[in-house]
Amino acid sequence: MTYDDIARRAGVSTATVSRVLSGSGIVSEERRRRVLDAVDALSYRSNRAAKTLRRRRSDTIGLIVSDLEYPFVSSFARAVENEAAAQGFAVLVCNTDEDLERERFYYGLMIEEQVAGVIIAPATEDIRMVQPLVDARVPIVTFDRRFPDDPFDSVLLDNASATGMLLEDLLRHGHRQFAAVIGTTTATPSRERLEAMRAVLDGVPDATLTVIENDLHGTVGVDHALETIGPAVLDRAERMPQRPTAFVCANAIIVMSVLSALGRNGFSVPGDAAVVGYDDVPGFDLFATPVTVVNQPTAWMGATAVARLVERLDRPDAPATATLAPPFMRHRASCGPR
Amino acid sequence: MTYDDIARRAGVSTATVSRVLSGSGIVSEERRRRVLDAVDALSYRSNRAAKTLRRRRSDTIGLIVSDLEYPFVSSFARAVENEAAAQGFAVLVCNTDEDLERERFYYGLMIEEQVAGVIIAPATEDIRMVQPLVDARVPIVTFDRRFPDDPFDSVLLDNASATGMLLEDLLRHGHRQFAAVIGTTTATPSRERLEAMRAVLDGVPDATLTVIENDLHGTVGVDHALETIGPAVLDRAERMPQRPTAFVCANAIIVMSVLSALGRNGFSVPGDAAVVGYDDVPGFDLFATPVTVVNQPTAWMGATAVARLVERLDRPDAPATATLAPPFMRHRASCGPR
DNA sequence: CTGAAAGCGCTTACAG
DNA sequence: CTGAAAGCGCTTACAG
Repeated sequence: MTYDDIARRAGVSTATVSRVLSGSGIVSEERRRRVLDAVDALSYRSNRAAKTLRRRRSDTIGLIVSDLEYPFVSSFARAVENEAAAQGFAVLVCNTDEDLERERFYYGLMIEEQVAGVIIAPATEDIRMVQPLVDARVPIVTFDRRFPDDPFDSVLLDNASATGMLLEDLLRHGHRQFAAVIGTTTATPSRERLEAMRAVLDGVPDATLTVIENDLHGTVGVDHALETIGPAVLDRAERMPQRPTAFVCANAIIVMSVLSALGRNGFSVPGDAAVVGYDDVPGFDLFATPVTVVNQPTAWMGATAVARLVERLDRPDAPATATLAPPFMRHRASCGPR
Repeated sequence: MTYDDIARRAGVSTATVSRVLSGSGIVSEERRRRVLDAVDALSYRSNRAAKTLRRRRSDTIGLIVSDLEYPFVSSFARAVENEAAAQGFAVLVCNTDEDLERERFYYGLMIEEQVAGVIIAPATEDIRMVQPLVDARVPIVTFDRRFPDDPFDSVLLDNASATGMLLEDLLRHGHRQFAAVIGTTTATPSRERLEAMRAVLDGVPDATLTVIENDLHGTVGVDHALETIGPAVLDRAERMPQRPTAFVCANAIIVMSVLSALGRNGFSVPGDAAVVGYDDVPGFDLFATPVTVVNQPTAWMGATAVARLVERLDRPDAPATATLAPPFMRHRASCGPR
């Protein structure tokens, strides 16, 4: 079944078939009917590859994420897929595990697929990584991460507010020795949150802040992170002159890993130390110590990222937009009282 | 940059370029070199749409899931993407929310995309749903679900063993009144697990089993399920002649929803009732009552599904394989003692 | 408003 | 082992 078949049956040219089916160009009502009837009668299915080849652009968008297994990511991905489908796009998902080589590979793939655009959470803030996409004029929307000076549309958490909310809660409960437990330092959230923490704590005379990094580049999956981060964090904490009384964790997996290590070592939460984090997860309210977190509106962020991309298709040269998503607190028990 | 450019620069025909780059056909070592050099020099990128159009088959596979936000699903999806990439395929994800209309729509999309194959968890066991895919000769691998008589390659949990493990634990702890809390009844896991429960409990004289369904067709997301299932379950349980002492939940979200409702209504677990389920989730060991579950080897299942699909491409007419994944228990506190 | 025809970038018989 | 050429199924100037 091709346009030829439809054209023959409807007694029109393939150009007319194309005009009707693509909704472009003007066609007389009568011919339109005949075409549509033929399409039905033949139960025609379009050939997307042919369309893509001819239009030099597919109706697919690429979603390149660090790890689909992280709750924040899968929830975001779900929203992206949903909104993309509503807008007539299919979505290609790619998982990089924060591995720059894989990221580079996927950028190449996006070009070969001639995707309409990409939604990415780049593992580094070095913009040279995405130069191939820029050269190929592939529209880019970043989420969770951004590049210096916001050259592309971006959708990310208002990290400063989120951090402020967390620290306010912790400070109110009397905490002064903080440990920031983060993953990949080259990415935006770690940087912004650290900056925000420093800014807030600069105004608190007796406050201390220690940064505990966990380089997870190329690491495989949630389970590994769960097992290794907590022990590494405790190990670091032991060696510190002043033991931290509050662990601020960059994501839900880190929260769990730290809670678990603390528990195994006989520490109680929040008695011996508070543990709070970014990203809520189903079940945090059912923990032995329910976990206090700031959450991101992931579904809204996913839908917004697609919306920005679609707007971009219409107006390639409009100035880039930077959308900050509002965080919201989940006050639970893990932040104190001390 | 097209084959024409490469051919011109290398002083060969486009046919030769194709033979070199696709790895098919025999080409003299010298010409091969020249082609490869030209490819490098021009930093050529292939056009996948052109390949697809010509070969009538893309290097993409479709992954159609019920809800990417469910931990089992996102973990499976991650493994699929990973293995697919290793085998040279990109993956198109589609989220159906168990909505048959969306499922049908995506099947059509798969045909239009001329995907190399699909990995699906069909929402119903009615095989007529996938007839379009069959007619279009799109290879199918089902996961989590299957069709009667296993007409396609399938990868799913050994539901009978898994159920047996759960019941054995519960029976050992003295439970006799069981409630099975399930979602969509038309899908495989519910059916198989119920059958297995009945088979086991038939041999236990004083055992009773009540089935509590929660039709989530077309329901939006994890949050909604979390809020509504637990209360509905308690409501049902109240009206039963004999209150169940053990809730066997079909997935991790149902477990959480039931635990949460129980807690809000002043029931203790496992004191007043045991709550166990299928699928482990990071954090279940940190719950106020750590949750006993049978888990599925999701990463292995995802990789296996892709492997089956790739094998199928080579041998379209080989008999269908039915792969049962081995469940493994996570013995924790929520199953008893009573 | 409509159609004939070129062309998007590949692959693959076919002939040599 | 190699190349000329047809063709995959669409879209889009172009001419009318």
